[in-house]
Amino acid sequence: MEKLNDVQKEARDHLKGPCLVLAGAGSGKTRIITHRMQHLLEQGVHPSKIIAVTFTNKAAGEMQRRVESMCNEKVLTCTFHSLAARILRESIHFLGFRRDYTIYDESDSEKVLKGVLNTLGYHEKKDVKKMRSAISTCKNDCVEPDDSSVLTVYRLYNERLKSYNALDFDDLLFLTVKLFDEHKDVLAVYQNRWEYVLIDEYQDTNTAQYSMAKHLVSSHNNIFVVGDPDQSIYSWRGANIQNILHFEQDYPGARVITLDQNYRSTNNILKAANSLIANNHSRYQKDLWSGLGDGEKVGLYFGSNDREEAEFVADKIEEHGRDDGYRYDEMVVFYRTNAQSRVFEDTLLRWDIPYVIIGGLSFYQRREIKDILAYLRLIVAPMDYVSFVRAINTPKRGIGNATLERMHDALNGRSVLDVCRNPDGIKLSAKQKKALAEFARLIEELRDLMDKGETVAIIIREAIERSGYLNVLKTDLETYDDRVANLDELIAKGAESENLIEFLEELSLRSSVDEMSESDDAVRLMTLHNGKGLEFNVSFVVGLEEELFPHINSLEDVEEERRLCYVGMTRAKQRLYMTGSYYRVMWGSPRVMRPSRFLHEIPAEYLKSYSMAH
DNA sequence: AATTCTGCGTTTTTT
DNA sequence: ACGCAGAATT
Repeated sequence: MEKLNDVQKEARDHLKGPCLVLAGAGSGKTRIITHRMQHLLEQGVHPSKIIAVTFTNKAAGEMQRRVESMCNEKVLTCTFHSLAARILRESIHFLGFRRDYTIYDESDSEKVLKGVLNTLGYHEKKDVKKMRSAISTCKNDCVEPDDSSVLTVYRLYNERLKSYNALDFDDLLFLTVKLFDEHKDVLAVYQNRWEYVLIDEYQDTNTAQYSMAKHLVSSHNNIFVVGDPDQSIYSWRGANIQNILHFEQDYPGARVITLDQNYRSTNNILKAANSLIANNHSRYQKDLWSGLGDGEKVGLYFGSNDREEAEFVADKIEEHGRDDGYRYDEMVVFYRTNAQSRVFEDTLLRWDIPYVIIGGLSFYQRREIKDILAYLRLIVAPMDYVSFVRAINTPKRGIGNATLERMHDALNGRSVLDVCRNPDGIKLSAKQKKALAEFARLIEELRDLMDKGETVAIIIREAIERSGYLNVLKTDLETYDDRVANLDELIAKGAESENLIEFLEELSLRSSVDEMSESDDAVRLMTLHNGKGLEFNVSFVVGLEEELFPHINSLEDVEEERRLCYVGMTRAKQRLYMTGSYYRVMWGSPRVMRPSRFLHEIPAEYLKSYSMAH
């Protein structure tokens, strides 16, 4: 698809005022955004006056590169979270926070929360999960908790984050909205900075993101959003599908453009997907069509167990590779839960089919990476208590929980490193005093390296060396080589950064999907959530069983599960298979499964049943 | 008081 | 199979 069609051109040429583009799957959504940016630049808009917001860093990077190659101009393209981080770095002091805050990821903030619950006398493990999501929901919705016990936890949790000079992911959005709400003069700076705001995946914005956008454009109303309500799949993370459905009311006079020509899939696939999504009630009626012919019917297979299901998939992968010349990286397996990946890994391994798992445990979430990052963070963020706890105990330095608690009580607004150097009034053995002093010394030495202008790679290497971290890894010889290799990779990544602060900031906003290795010719395995925005010649949606997909924990919102299935199906260009199994081991015990209701919602005329040839 | 050992529950999706 | 919390051990 090289030339834009008439509807796409209308979207591209939109100049001022609000515009909503309802872009069905495969209708050229990304192209619309990049082409509109090009068009704005051609109209004489200065590149610094445009900002584009996407859902992942990867999408942002691709879009920025595309515009750069088309126009030779760099336009700021980022995620909501990195935009918020950028704004807060400049202006968070208006809210009484320090500008050199660190960003806590989910596991960091969970540790803070655990400490809070401990202090408040909660001991149930499920409380942590419930509280975390309650707090997260509040921040995403920009409201205070209405439940008084949640409110108590919420307040102490925020207090602690502040004393550690840290923000959690949700704070980035929440505090930006707060800043805009309370400081109109600051808001005006950003309204003037960006005169044209473009937002991708608008159907997945939460209330905080919605408000951020609303504030940013309220002086000029040049907001251009692209999205597809049928692909809204993040309500569990606070996304509010009403944001896109109510766009016309929110922005009176908005132009609405619907793109329903699909340039990706053949019609059997599209019609099957259309039939499925038609079962959702609250939606804009929209039927995708394409000029790519009927194509093959959607393959349907049920194995007697999950191993058989995986072997069917492996067999089809091999067949398409051999007979149709598809490369492995043009094929994908989508599952609902990460736990399902194992059977496919095992099977593909035995069949000698190269595969790569996208998402799952991120490189940056690996233990050895987080351990070393804790040391690095302390160099630039001496208040970072969570990193301190992590680093002080790897390797073991004889500082246990009881001592840590006493140190925490003695913080009183001091940095934790300050307490290490000056632990007066804390009950400590001579050995512990020495250990803490040496630890503080170590961090100072590393900071000296930074101040002397040593490269990030050297600082990382020295941190590993001087902390004696390799001894920690030597306790598990099975994994030693892998973990050292990961550390080497970290050093290599460090070599790409100018300075340590920048390096750490970039890492804290990076997710696992962002590290997708493009080059390998390998079958992709990923969750359906990770598939958004991608396309493949051959696509398998697996595990189509009641209580797995739709998932048993999501039965109160089956429509979102259906949208998720729709997303998976519409990734396929040429061939789509939907599979399941009558029997699988779930949560440790064997279970008999029934085919998913979603399969019954697709008319038989678009389907072709397979049985395993033995 | 710190470290090591043991047994249990676990798994929905993630910026 | 993995991480985590509580028990046992030093």
